[in-house]
Amino acid sequence: MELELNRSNGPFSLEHTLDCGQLFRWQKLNDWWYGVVTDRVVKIKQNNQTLCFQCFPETKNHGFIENYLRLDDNLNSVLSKICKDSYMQKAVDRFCGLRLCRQEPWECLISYICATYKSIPAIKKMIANISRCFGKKLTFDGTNFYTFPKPNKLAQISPKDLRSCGLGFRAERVLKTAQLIDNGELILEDLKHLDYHKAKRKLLGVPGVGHKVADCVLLFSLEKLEAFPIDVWMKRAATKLYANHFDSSFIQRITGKGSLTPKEYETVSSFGRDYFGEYAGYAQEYLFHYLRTLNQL
DNA sequence: ACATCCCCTTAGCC
DNA sequence: AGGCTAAGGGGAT
Repeated sequence: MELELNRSNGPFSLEHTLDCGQLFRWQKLNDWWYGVVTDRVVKIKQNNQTLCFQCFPETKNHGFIENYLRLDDNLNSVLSKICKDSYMQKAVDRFCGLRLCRQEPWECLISYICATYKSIPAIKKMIANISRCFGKKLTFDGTNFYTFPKPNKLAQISPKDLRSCGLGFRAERVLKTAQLIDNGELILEDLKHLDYHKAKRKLLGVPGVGHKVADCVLLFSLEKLEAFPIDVWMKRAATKLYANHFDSSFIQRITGKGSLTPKEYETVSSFGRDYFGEYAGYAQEYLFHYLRTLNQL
């Protein structure tokens, strides 16, 4: 299937979008990107303004790809709002066309609980292990792919079996969260209809979810584009690039030490929201990817 | 080879 | 309340 990109919605780069660290399920084989999105394998390639893709099993939902890749966002408008300084400008120039994706909330939540204190390659491995062990196999183009298991499936697994996927102490948190979602105690879709702060408050009650994980889930799967997740890279951005936006005593206090207290986290994160505006989450992702691949700072 | 540090942090204890 | 620390293990240097 072919899809012509709508130029008036601004640039799009499949490579930067799939490889910027927001997603853990994509791999490049030969010339194509393969990923599992909810219940299907997606094979996709970009030729300038054309996206060639195939889904397995096929879907009748013609908007599936546009929706997942947020092709409906007017990226020119987003970029014009977040380009506040030369750092952002560099990041945007370097990774022009990077877009956020609309992830499936359940998989997104579990993925970022697993992401706690882990590197991206390790996170990918954990998610792949969970899917291979407990998901549904889909064979496509001679390769085996696995869907991410549903809450009712994950909720029944023993902590020991989850740990064997390389989750370590995250296993119990994932398990409790799966049970809570399976019970219907929390309905992730409902959070889309709450404002950012109320939705975040609810997520903070979920095992394994602190401020950082909550902001990632809100940004990547619950339509809260003002969410501004603060990880080690964004902390570095705050202390090295944006120090003049904070008290020097604050910068001194958070420089060098490991994790931020909830209050410190909120100080840095709300700076991002205020400074970059309603699309702060886009700014975060550009900066994050830029700094992470810069290999310095 | 080998050590050391880092990793898209959270929870529990004081 | 806020500061300290433990918690898998792999990947990078």
